[in-house]
Amino acid sequence: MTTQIRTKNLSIHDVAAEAKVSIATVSRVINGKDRVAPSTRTRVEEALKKLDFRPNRQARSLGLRRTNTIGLVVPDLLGEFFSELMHGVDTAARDSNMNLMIIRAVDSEEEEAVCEEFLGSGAVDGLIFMISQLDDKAVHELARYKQSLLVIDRDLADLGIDNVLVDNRSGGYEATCHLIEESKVDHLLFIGGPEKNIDSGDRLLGFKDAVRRHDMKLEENFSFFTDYNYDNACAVAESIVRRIKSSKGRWGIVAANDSVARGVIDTLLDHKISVPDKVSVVGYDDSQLARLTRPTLTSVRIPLRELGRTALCLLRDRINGVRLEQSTIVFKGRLIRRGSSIHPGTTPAPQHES
Amino acid sequence: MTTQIRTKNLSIHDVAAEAKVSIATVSRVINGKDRVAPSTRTRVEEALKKLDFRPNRQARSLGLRRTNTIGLVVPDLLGEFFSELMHGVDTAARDSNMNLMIIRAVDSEEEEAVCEEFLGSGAVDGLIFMISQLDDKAVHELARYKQSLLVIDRDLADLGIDNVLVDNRSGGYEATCHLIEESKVDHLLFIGGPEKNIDSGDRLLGFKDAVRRHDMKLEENFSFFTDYNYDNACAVAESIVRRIKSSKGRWGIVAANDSVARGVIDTLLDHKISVPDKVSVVGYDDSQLARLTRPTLTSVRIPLRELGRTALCLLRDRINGVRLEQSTIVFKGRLIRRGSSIHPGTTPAPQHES
DNA sequence: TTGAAAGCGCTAACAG
DNA sequence: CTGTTAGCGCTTTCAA
Repeated sequence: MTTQIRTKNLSIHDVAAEAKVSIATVSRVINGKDRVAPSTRTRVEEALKKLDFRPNRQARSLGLRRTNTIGLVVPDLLGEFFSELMHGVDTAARDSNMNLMIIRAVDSEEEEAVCEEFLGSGAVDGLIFMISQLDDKAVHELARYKQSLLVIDRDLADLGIDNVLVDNRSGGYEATCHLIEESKVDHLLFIGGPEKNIDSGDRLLGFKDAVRRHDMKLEENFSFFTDYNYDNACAVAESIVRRIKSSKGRWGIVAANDSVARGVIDTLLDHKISVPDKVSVVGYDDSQLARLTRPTLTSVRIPLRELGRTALCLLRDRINGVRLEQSTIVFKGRLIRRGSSIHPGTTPAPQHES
Repeated sequence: MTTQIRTKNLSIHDVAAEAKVSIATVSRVINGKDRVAPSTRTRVEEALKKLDFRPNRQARSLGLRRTNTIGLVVPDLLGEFFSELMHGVDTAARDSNMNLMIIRAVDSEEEEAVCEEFLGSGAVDGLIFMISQLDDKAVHELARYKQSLLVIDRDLADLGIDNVLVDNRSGGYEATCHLIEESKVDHLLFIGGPEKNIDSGDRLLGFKDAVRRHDMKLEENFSFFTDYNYDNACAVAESIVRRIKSSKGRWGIVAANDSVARGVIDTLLDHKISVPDKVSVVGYDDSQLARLTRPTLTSVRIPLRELGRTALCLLRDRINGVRLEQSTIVFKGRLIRRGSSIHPGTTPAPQHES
């Protein structure tokens, strides 16, 4: 690895020489804060322009103890979910003139290391964790960085860490109420994500809230777990086809996310079970899949971009000392009604069950 | 904006004091390059551990004139396309111990500014442009940064700038040949992206190559432009429904990307035109949409992650002076056969045209 | 093998 | 209003 020889860079000294002032003055006009006589200012500005000077970031950061960049810690770069979230964060960062660093960390250990490394070395001013897998021990370890940390989708208020949350319980509740009240289903099923996934668990709570609220009773064997993915969902759906076919009345299924919903729907359709007539399905996340497939998918939309924006703004303010105490903001999902469930806008399709 | 008071950070001096050596020695053991007596080394290492010391990045960068981070310039963070590409770049970056900065730039002007700002200020060691909209003027302007620039999907070899390309022409050719040879279509249509889009244009060239090669002749009005999106594609498809319905024989459609293909297919199905029997459709990009919708979509897969990896490695080597001359790597797409086109694996479905 | 000291390029007191 | 100067924290000659 040869070290590169950079073309000799300009420094503030060159500008100072050109404008016949001291470097302090140059610094002043660059930063625009201190007062400089109009005439000298002009001279410096001309020199700046003439030399096409651009102050060195590292040097500035070193002096200011501030990098103006924040790190985005994600377990994965793939998927609409992160794209949307990142987009939101990026938009806000751009508005605030901050830079974003992407940092992938796949487990608690890596996340902790990232924290130490990036915050400890002053590489970034703050870190946003999207969906953190941090275990409890690590979390406590990191509480000392609380002034420069923000965690999305995990409540760490106790530790004084800022967070931006999603109300999954109310989302699950909404989805289920919709199936009961509008789709008028008689039976309800919940096909969740991994068994221990908190998001999925909260949605299930909401599901149960709704069932209870409407004085329905839970089916036997009403909930299933998946890996949040299509194929897995198809398998689960396969296992309930017979139950549905041999039943009377309508069914409603609340799915962990849109891929799962899709898998369920495709499987049902393969078995000539009509969606939404025999079975109404609600997905979660309102992803592209929900809009671009047939039947279009009723889904709970999480305002991910807003979440991202908010996360950045919150962190920025905390870092800047604009706000000193911990703060938590909770976002609610919104149900987007589409073709996979019966509702006031659905044209009831002919039942073509065999 | 209050300036934050950081808890006083450790510096190399503290470690030096602790280990009773000079800061130079500490620096040496941290970097592991120079030789240090085993006993002192141990002492320093202990001090390092005891204090849990982490060298300041800005200071190091300032001295080394090297940040170890590279910037990823994208027009947009949304969409599978960029996710996949970024994922590839990130994987390679991680393997090379480099950090990634996300930089959004929406047009030529912004891209140019980014270049000046990030490269000029030494904020990053290099920049990867993904799909650059740089106009010719800007491109020439930036040629002076060629040692630290890599552009994906745009041939800038003339200027000495590294690039990683996708062979869209061969992709279009493959897709079209597939329709002709395997799906045995009689008529061919090309539904491209925006009229001036080069990728789309190249695919069209490949399309024509294939038509010529098979001694077919181009239909009248065989090519259409879209905005690369679903709704737009639906509109275009609407406009050709009648032509298809009133025709004899099979049709083959090469679409600009999967969303377009999807729009076309859904529209055709709405009009009870069978896909793939009456019309075989091939998409482009092999996105999630292609796999998770019915009929599944035959599509040209671009090895985006590989592209990303390669881009980073190339740039890294150029920056490190491992390689001095310009270099270009071209990737080819691969056709993934699925349900939207007839091929050896398709079970011919019953024709249910009205 | 180790240390002293001179930067790297910029900011910010402190004087004037 | 402007200049001098002392850092910021690390790397790297150059001597010892």
